[in-house]
Amino acid sequence: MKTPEELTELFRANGRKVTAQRQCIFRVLQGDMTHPSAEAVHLAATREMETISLKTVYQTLHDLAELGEISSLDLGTGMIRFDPNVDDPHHHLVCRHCGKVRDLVAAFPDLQIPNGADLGFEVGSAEIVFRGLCPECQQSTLQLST
Amino acid sequence: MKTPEELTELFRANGRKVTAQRQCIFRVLQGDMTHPSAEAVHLAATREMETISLKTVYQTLHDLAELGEISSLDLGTGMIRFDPNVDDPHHHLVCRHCGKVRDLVAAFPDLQIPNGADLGFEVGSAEIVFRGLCPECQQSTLQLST
DNA sequence: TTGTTTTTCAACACTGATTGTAGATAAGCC
DNA sequence: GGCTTATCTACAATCAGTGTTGAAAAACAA
Ligand SMILES: [Mn+2]
Ligand SMILES: [Mn+2]
Ligand SMILES: [Zn+2]
Ligand SMILES: [Zn+2]
Repeated sequence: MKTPEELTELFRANGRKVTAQRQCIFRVLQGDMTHPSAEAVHLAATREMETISLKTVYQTLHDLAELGEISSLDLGTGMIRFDPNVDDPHHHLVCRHCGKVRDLVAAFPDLQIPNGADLGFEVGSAEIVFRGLCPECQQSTLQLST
Repeated sequence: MKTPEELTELFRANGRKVTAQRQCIFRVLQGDMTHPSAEAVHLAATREMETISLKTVYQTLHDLAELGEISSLDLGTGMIRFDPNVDDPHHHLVCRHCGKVRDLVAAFPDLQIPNGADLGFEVGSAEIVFRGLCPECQQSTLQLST
């Protein structure tokens, strides 16, 4: 994702207006590595702007995704997660207990599909989702089993 | 997934009763490679038993998943998909246009996470999701661009 | 076959994330 | 300044899935 300043210009260049709400969302997303849901973005935004509406957050997130500045991920946690990291190809670690999502920056080469195994699909992308327990949730499940 | 006959025994052995509805669902799932949603299972089941309820289908699918006879997958298509193929480790091709899901039976070895990159996660599984266009949807998008 | 237990059914209300609508107000920007 | 767009509030709707109820049916053990 570009910086808030660059996004300001990008929005103007695309005929979108730059509002205080949108800039607030730009700032909130800036450097957020937690893959927040729309609700989480809204919560963080309200700390800067108490009156910002969830609707506006959804709209702006969709705008940003449309411009390719963030990506939206459905990782099976029940909510769409938004990822400002679009410049750095990576995969994801997902906690099956609390839904935490973390980047896994590692190249996994040769995800080549063997000839004929693609069943005629025109494959555009391959995502790897690693599921497990985050450090915090290892604690809580440890307590359960003792 | 076991055969309907074996599932019948398995259900009895687990103190569950074997009803006509459940056996109907066993038969419907048998050999289904389409990764059907609960709705799709229900639709197929009604062709054998017009009165079977969607509720019963959900219940039985959950029973089967609990017994490890099918797996439930959230692949971002908006509905949980059920997979009777639990004996054969594999990954999935997902059509981003129509939501079709197909097995990709190919071993992708060395999905080893580089040391330290796992951020302390206790990783239990790695799924690869290949997204693209199925043969049918390649046609329709071809027409759009001409 | 009888009696106990489970399952099913219909019908409905409810959840939770997300989208849609409306009109009024506010703000961006040329 | 004036045109355009965005935001707000508030509410309804969607959609997959879950929960509830009570009555009827079926399973199955004895
Ligand atoms: Mn990421
Ligand atoms: Mn499969
Ligand atoms: Zn966790
Ligand atoms: Zn398709």
